[in-house]
Amino acid sequence: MAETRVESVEKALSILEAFSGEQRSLTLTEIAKETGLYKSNVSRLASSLERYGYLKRDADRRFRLGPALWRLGTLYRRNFEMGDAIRPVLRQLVADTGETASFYVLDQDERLCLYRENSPEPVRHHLDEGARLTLRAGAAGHVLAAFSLLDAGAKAQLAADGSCTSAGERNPHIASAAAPIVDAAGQFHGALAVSGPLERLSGDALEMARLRVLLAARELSRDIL
Amino acid sequence: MAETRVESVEKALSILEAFSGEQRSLTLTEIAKETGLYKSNVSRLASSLERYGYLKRDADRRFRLGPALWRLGTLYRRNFEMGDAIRPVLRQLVADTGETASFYVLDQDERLCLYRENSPEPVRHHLDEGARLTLRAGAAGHVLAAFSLLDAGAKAQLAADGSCTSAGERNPHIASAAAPIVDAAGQFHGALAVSGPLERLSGDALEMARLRVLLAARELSRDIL
DNA sequence: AAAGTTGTTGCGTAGAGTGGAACAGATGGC
DNA sequence: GCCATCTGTTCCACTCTACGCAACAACTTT
Repeated sequence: MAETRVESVEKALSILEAFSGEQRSLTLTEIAKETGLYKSNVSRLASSLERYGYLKRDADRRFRLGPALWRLGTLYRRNFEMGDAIRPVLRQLVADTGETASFYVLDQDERLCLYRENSPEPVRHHLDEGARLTLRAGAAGHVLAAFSLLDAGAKAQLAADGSCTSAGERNPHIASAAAPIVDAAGQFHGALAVSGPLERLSGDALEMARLRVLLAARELSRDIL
Repeated sequence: MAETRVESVEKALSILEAFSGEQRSLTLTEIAKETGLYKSNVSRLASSLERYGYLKRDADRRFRLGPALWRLGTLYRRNFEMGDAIRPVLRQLVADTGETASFYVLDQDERLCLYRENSPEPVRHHLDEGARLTLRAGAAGHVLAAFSLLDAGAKAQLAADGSCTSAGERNPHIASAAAPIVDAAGQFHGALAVSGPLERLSGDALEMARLRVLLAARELSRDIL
């Protein structure tokens, strides 16, 4: 594995990461505090980021994320071209289970919700596309962990069932079932998941959801070559 | 204006820009050729980008854009929080005019389609959210140009009409009308536009579209404080 | 095998990037 | 009004990083 790193680049990227928090706009000093860099340094790095549209500066001189990120973000998603294949599957899962269905990919050491179709139920598990969650809890987390880290436990469960379930792990009121998408070439793409309130999704209901997710994932895995 | 730049950062960002072209996956040498950097340099910069999830590497060692871009891209869009305000307006414009309505923002020296609602007509102007177009043509292009560059012509037209129209400029079969969104503080946010096939959108129809866009933009401008 | 690819690594040096302080605008309190 | 305290930018000297290049390694093609 490459151990090479370019420090100034990584510092610049860590500036962008500073916007992952609650704050959607930051002053220069706030960024400096957040990243541990010197103000002067942040100022220089940020102006390079700004030049390329990765940051933009408000009228009140506060920094915000820039439009280039969204432009490249849509390019990233288009790369997959899987949206067209995945959306219908998610919708079908919602129709079959009555719960929310989503598709997660690995992003660093966390998981990123790429696509999501919400349950029609008034009480449902709600989450936005683009949200980032831990790999350490939740069915989809376990599936992704099995492929990213050397998580022996998750691997074992996947080998046995081909899928994972969780109940009240990440959030005490939510249960979920998830299965991996692996193409014919053996390349891992992400995890399909169904999630909903624990009260509806437990016992047989959860097991049924697991089977439905597993089935959908298998079919999807075959379709995408 | 800040003239400071951090070269290695800008080189790294130019690597990401290399994916703006047709290719959605590039080899290291292709990136090197595209950016004019040395292979060894690209290798080091790219591994830093990869470490942060801005690039990812396929099984066949080709580079692709990474999920971090999409994650931050959605954050960027959420920053606006304008989606909630803009989408209904776009839908209303589609209902009123029967044509496609969209919202553009500035991205460097081009315009970026942030939101779009498509016309229900079978023949319509189609374009994806995230697409990037020139500022040099099209009604929305003129509006944005008036605010970004010192485009005297566009500024004059905006001052006179408060809006712009175009017919067959960027694409010979498309006409459009656009107006700026400027908040109470005088901050410019982007351009609202309606566009459709020239055959439907000309003469009185285009003028009516212009008025509708202008009205919608004024209301929206007021709403967003 | 040889002659191309490809991407990675080692190395010495030029010079870019950095820390720190000093400066310059804003803002605000009294 | 004035001083105190924020903000962000600029300057400068030094250090150490990032870079160009070459050599290398791992695969394909001929």
